[in-house]
Amino acid sequence: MGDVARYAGVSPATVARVLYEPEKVSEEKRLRIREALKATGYRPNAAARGLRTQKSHSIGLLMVDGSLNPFFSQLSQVIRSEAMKRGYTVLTYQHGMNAQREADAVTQCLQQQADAVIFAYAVTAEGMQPLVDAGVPIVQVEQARRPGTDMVLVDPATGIDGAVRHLADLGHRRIGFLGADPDRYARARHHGRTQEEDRILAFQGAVLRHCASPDPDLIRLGLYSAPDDDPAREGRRMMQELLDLPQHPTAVISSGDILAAGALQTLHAAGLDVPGDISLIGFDNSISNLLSPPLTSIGRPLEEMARAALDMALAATADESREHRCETFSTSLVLRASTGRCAE
Amino acid sequence: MGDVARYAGVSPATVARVLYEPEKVSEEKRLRIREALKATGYRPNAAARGLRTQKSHSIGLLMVDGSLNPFFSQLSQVIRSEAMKRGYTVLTYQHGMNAQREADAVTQCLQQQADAVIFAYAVTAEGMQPLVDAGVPIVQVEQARRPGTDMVLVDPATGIDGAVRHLADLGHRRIGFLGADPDRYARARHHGRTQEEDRILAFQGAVLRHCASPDPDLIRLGLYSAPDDDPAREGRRMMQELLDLPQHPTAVISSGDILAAGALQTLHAAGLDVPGDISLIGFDNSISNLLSPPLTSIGRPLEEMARAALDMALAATADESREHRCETFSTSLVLRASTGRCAE
DNA sequence: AATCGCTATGATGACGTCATCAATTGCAAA
DNA sequence: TTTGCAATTGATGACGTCATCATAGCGATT
Repeated sequence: MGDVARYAGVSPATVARVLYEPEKVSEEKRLRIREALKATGYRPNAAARGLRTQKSHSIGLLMVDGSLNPFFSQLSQVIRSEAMKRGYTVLTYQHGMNAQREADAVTQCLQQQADAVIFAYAVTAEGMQPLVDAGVPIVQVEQARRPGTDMVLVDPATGIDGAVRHLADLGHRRIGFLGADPDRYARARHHGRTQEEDRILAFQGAVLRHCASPDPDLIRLGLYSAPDDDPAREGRRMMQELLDLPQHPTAVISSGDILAAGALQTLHAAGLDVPGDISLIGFDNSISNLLSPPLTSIGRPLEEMARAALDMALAATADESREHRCETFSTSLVLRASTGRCAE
Repeated sequence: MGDVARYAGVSPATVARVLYEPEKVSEEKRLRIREALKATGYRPNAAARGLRTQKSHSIGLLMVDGSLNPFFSQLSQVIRSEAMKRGYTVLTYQHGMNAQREADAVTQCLQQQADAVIFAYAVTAEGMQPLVDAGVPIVQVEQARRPGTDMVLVDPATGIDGAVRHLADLGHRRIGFLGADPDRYARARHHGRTQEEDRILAFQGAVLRHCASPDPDLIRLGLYSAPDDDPAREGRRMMQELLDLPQHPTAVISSGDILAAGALQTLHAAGLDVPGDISLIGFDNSISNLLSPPLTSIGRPLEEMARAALDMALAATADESREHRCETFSTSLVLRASTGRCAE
């Protein structure tokens, strides 16, 4: 900036004014300085600016891990593009549900002076404490683990209800559910129910409403994705359990596309046709259109969620005393080719 | 840091010494200062440090887009974890092959004072120019678009040769290839051949060696993934073209798992069994184990590539005058369940 | 005892930016 | 002419860190 000022024959302060309050500078100098900016190829130094203004123009994004669920990879992409449009840089960290890695990431966010931090799944509520202490605004996505922060939540019930009704309309009465075990996720919950519980309850409620035959045997729980290099394993296992029942279900809703991918493998291996012999519905609408047949899936509004999270983060950055908001998005069924008339 | 110094009753300079050259401080003060560091919960301010040292301890990562290929999502994840281990922060940007977005990202990297920038596909060679001008080291991954930088390359030939030999061993003679059209990618190439050409040539060479029946009709080119919300479309289209031939191939190698996913959809829709009726091999080993049947695929060494890229970036950061390195990794066949004996 | 050299520590300033305050100018009102 | 006020510009310092130089202290050497 010193260079620019010298080039234009003014003081650095005037250059800064052209950048931030150009109307306060006489037209003559404004033009001269703008020319100087171009000529010298000036680029503001974010570190220096951050030091002076106490705003880094960057926000932290802590997420689980794309291997758990492609949904998170996609979400982080949207958040980054959206942030770029607004001139913000995103510091992305993934912790893979490891508390130590989460703590490290939080420390880095603090050191980098992130203006706000978005959690797309936190490992523990305590992990956020250093941010709270430092007064860094937090946005929780898909999670209400810690009160007193902004939140972007999702209501799985609308989509699940739509899915069950869709299947009921097709004549299905025995509908299976592959879900994540609430006991193996989000143990440290603080506030209300977890997504995992919500989904199971929503399923049970919807079955009761549309089919009237709740059967605990048809609900199988496990992990969203296996922890090793075979993510679809859990889906295969649970689907196999359903097939091994005396009367296996004629349709299955799975709580994630990765689970559904595993289920599909089991079904094909058993020589069953989808949707001819059995219907299958996924969740997240993330890899649904890569599978065969393309999966009918319950979708979350990715872009809107990302935008909402970013809006909240930036709003909180701008206005300290603003009260916390909580926005809830609904899910909806995306029809593709994996559901059909009940064969029985 | 001022707080810490006051707390310990020393000067800020001595505190800094404890952090960076503790052996130069008397044991008494060293302990006292360490205690003060903990008591005050000191966290270095990265912006201030960067301003003083001209090192931001962050590196830029510019990549295409995860939707083009999950491989890049995975690569970026590994790069980030690896960077975190070394105390570096990664600024991730995706440009989706849009030159303007790439330019914006480069500008942001410069403003954020990134110590180095890793390109996992650049849009144009010119896009890197501002970085070169500013003396920021560049690492190109999977691409040799611009000379005079570090590079992490991949040799597709080893894996493709292995794939063709594997198919030949199973009795296949008519092998199809679904690839990316060199004319639609990397038009601005500067240096040698593109990955796309390399793969096609490797395939032709391998067929010649192991099957001795090169047939241009069996090679279909297009996009890695369709540009809209149906990424598998291109794979479906190309596979359909192969099926429509008077004599369709008995095995197909596709230049990406997304292409293979599309191919699988077409094959299932046509009532063909994989691998019973036709064998299929993917590339990247990215979503292969989510498909049904799990795909035999040609894998790139993700972790090693990520580590190499990061090593180069950090080495270049540390040593200005270091000469550029270029490391080439080989690909290899990962056997799963989508290949079998030729039916004919 | 005077000198040297070493170690331990403190004081200072600069990195690039921007907010604040001070100074200058011009012009209108008194 | 004097006074007052607004518009414009410049000078200054501080953000937090760390590199550099200066100083003090102390034992060893001559």
